[in-house]
Amino acid sequence: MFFLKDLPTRRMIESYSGHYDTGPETIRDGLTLLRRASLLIRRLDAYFARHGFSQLRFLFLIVIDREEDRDSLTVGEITERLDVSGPVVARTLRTLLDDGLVTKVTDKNDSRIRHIALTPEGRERLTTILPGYFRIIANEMEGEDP
Amino acid sequence: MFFLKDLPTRRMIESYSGHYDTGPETIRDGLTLLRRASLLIRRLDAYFARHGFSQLRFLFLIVIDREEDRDSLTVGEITERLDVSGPVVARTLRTLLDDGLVTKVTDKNDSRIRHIALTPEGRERLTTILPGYFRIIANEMEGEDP
DNA sequence: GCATGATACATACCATGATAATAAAAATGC
DNA sequence: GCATTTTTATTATCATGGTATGTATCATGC
Repeated sequence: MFFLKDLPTRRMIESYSGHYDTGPETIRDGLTLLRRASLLIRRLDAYFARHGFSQLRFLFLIVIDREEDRDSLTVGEITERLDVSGPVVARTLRTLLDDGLVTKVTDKNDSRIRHIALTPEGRERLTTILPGYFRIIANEMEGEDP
Repeated sequence: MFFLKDLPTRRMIESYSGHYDTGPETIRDGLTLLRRASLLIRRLDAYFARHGFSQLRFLFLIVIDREEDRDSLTVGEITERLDVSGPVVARTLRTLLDDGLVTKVTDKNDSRIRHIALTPEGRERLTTILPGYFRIIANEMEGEDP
């Protein structure tokens, strides 16, 4: 997250970066990107929270659901697709299991491996939440406040 | 933060959002924005961590430093300028005080109010860290990986 | 001029990101 | 074919975001 409510003015950036070779506009564009994305993430997080969910729980379900030809992923595969650490995946998995949104099955040949699949409830939850998720993103990209 | 390493394909987004009025390109642009900003934030956080700092500590110092005509801000004014909750500002203030980067002075007329100012060390720390900060942003905006 | 409410800041605790260390199973090598 | 290394997943602990609550001080109204 980027926490600055008011971005620095061009002049202010110049006074900071003046001695370096990077143009103030480039810096300002970067800060604008950070700020825009942070606000969007805030909105998305608030939306998920209203549904007793979180961005990570949502994406966890998505990566399983979007996999073609298969209806499950291993914990390691989920970790590969999500940009979070293994322990966070393990903990998120636990909460999703507790809520009955996914199932965990140990592999027959290699008992280190766990196959994670969506339950019908998990899939339903996903389809419930998706439209609002897309709407928030679309609103933001169209410059409107939802 | 946005955690998806590989953004969904256009087709995949369509399959999810097909029934709504938002175009898949708009959604994809939004996801791209989120992903780009998240990667940049990761780089910045790693940079700050290498300097025993954090994005928030840095911005905390910045908002004091950039204030014109004054060399201090109250805790409330800092909270207004940063998009974080009061308690987080209070805790960050404590760590900055412990590190000797800011001073805290109770107001003469209203003893609820604390005036926070940079110490010379705080200002020096800021000037040490700033160039690398701008460089990371500039690199990212120019599409280069640092 | 004292009770009541508002304001400024801090504390207590929860949620969720990280890294380091661990446990269990499989693969490897002599 | 057993010791060692690698792989998979988890547990333990820390850092830092949040909300709810608490404390001290100031402002207000009767």
